[in-house]
Amino acid sequence: MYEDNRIIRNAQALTTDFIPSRIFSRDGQLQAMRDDMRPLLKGLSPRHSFLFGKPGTGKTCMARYVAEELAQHTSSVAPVYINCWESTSRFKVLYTILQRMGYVLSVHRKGTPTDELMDILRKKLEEKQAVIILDEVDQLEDDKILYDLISLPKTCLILISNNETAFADVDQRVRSRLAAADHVEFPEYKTDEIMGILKDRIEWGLLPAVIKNAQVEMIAETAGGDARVAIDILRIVAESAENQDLEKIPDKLIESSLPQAQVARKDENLTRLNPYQRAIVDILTRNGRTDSGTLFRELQGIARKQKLEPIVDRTFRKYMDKMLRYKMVESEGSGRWRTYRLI
DNA sequence: CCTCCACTGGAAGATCGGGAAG
DNA sequence: CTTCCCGATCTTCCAGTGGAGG
Repeated sequence: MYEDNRIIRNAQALTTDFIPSRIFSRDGQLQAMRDDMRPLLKGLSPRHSFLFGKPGTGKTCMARYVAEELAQHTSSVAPVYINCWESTSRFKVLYTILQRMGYVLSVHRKGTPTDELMDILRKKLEEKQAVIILDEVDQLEDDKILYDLISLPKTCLILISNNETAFADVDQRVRSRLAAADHVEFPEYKTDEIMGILKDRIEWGLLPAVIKNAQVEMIAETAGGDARVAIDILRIVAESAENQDLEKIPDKLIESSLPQAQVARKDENLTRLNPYQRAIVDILTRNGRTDSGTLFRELQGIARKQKLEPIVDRTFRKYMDKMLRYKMVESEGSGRWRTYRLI
């Protein structure tokens, strides 16, 4: 298929969505999660699990890996992956779950009440059990969905978050049930562990002998314990070497790809913003730390100049909330002395 | 001590776009 | 076609917060 490729064999293996054929340096976590899900094989209720740890520590990868593994053992279990970043509402989460379980919703896309989706899901689960992965679960805007899902029979939930205290302010009933879930911690990778992961990806994704061991080590060191960053750098390096028709990866390409990997991340974030939020980013770039009142007044000024409809102050605060959740902006202080600043 | 000020954020209502029902 | 209903988003309303300044 890629006869003329000199560097890349399988581009998919160089992405962070790729589910590898084996998991590195995570034996304890792997065993724990297999044990949690095992009851599903006998049609019993499994134990839910909660995975936490910094970005790029293998949480998502592990969850998808064990879910797929189980699905290969038995056809009665469906693996369902949901990113709560993309599906923040109760409706969207249910809609996406049903879609992933193969329920065709083309008949009524909209105008379907959420409770009805819940009923459909319950019926679906009578035929087939599910492992539902809720990634970035702290991004959910409506935690009622957690209550809905956690009380489903014969369903295994895998919840993923960057911080262990993601459920500090959810409903008491949900919290007590979550306390019983298996808390699985993912510590940061060490450089040699990152190297193990990279070498695996290289074996699948690249043609033989295009990258040197010392170069892999260089990438692993710059990644700072974040496997996601390491894989991003590897992909960008490989892609640009391929585009330049090189046969091997030169050292200087690795150095120059580092900032590129960071910019790619930032752009990804900007596309999620509306014109007002982009204007807010502009103001914060110009002003640095800014208090809420000033920020709002400047925003109204810019909106007028750009012929955008003026927005009401409450809407502005909602936008700021979102940007805080996206971790693009951080706030300091409280009440009327609160200030915002770009991260 | 009390009241004012500037901002916060929950709750309810209005509006929009789109599909379904009649 | 019109009417109705849905979720999503924005607006309106308003009680709450806590330092400033009398």
